[in-house]
Amino acid sequence: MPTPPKPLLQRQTVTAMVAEYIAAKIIGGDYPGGHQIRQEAIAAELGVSRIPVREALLQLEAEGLVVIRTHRGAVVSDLSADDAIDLFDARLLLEPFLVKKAIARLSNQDIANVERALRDYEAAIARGDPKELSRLNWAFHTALLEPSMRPRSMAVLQTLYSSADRYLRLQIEPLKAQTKALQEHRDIFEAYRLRDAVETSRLLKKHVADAAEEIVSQLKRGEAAG
Amino acid sequence: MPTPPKPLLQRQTVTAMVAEYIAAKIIGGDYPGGHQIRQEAIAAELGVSRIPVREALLQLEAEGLVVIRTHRGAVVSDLSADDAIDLFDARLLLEPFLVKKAIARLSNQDIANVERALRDYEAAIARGDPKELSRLNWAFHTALLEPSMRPRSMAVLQTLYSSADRYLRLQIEPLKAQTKALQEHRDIFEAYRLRDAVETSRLLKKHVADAAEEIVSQLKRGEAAG
DNA sequence: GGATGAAATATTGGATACGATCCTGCGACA
DNA sequence: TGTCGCAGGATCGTATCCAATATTTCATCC
Repeated sequence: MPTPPKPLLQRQTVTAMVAEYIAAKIIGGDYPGGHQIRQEAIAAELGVSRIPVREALLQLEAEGLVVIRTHRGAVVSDLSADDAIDLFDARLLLEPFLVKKAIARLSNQDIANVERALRDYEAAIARGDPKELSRLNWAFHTALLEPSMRPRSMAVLQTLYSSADRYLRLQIEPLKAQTKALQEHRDIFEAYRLRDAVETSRLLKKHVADAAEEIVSQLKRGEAAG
Repeated sequence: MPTPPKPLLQRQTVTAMVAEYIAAKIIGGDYPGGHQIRQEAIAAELGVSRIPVREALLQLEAEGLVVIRTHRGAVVSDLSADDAIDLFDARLLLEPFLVKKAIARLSNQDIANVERALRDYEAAIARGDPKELSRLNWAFHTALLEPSMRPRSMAVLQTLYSSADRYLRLQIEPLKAQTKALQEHRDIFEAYRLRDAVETSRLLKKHVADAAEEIVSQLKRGEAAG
């Protein structure tokens, strides 16, 4: 029985792989804000041509991770405190709204999904891998909002989140902040499970606002130190 | 005195020109929802290669105008009534919020800009070109929100708007709706000029909500008709 | 006659090659 | 000494060409 010549992973396009690769570097902090991304360097590093690299960069620009200027290439976008306020204010409007819509049409399956996301997050704290923790944190938020059936708004939130994600990592690292976030996640889930839209919305808003305040003050300290 | 060899327009890249070209076709209704966009056809039409066409399509996907599926090309994205509700709910959260922020830091120059946008819109009604009208309508909204200094949120709004824009055109065409929109714009501007944040926000919200209702009901009729 | 499957065709994805633009460093001139 | 202009190299933007995938066509079988 001849196996298929290539593994299933090959199903995705090179562009997508490159985009993932660069995004991971940025989110992981390997490419800090302001870092110049050379198309040829990435291409050589991955053994591909520059075309998929360019197209990956275009996608990342749409997600707000890089900024492209004509004939000057792509630089990793840097977040000012004002940018962070901008991004989080938008999240603070959208997330509470969507969670109410989600609760309005919540199935038991949805609740189970959120519970699983919560447990995954819990387990990751024990292991302590910050990148994984960041990913699972967002997975929890996504699970909360998914039942709202608002793909466009979810896409917007995705970009808002990924623009601030790598800065959130700084906040999420200290163990104290982690356990605080976990407790908040538990509280949110409890209200969510009971389908209490108002309370869930309130808790979620506070949860996001706390994170925002933490990041903004951190960025302001950084800018003052400059 | 030797003039520069090429006109100033050449300053932008081919990709940008192609993106503009396709976007205009979509917004203008020449490419209806669901229409397959062949890279080679566009390339031949404009006398360029397929590479800038592909990159233009990637940008348009980020703006929500087309959907790209691997090895199947790009199709003009079609809006369901649910999508429209999704998009407009997000706008209804963001625009009133941003206009309040804008008023909080309003300069006389900003007010003059809005007034000019309002007059341009007024003048376009007289001429009656629907594409131009659509563009100037959004220019007015943008001018209102610009002083908020929230570039990230503005970028989000831009994509939300351009996804629904061409359906708005249907609503904006009847003369009655046009004059209604104009009167609303005038009312909004009056409150804005007086720096009345609450009233401006209220009027703007209603203005957007009215447009949303019109479009959604129109889409629903279309879906029922199949 | 309709469904199934394989070859032919069309279309997209990616690699290589070339021209255009921008940045850097050196020298000329005020 | 400081500023300007001008090579030279580095990097990006686009065209051409090849490979991979999807769609269509057409013969075959039930």
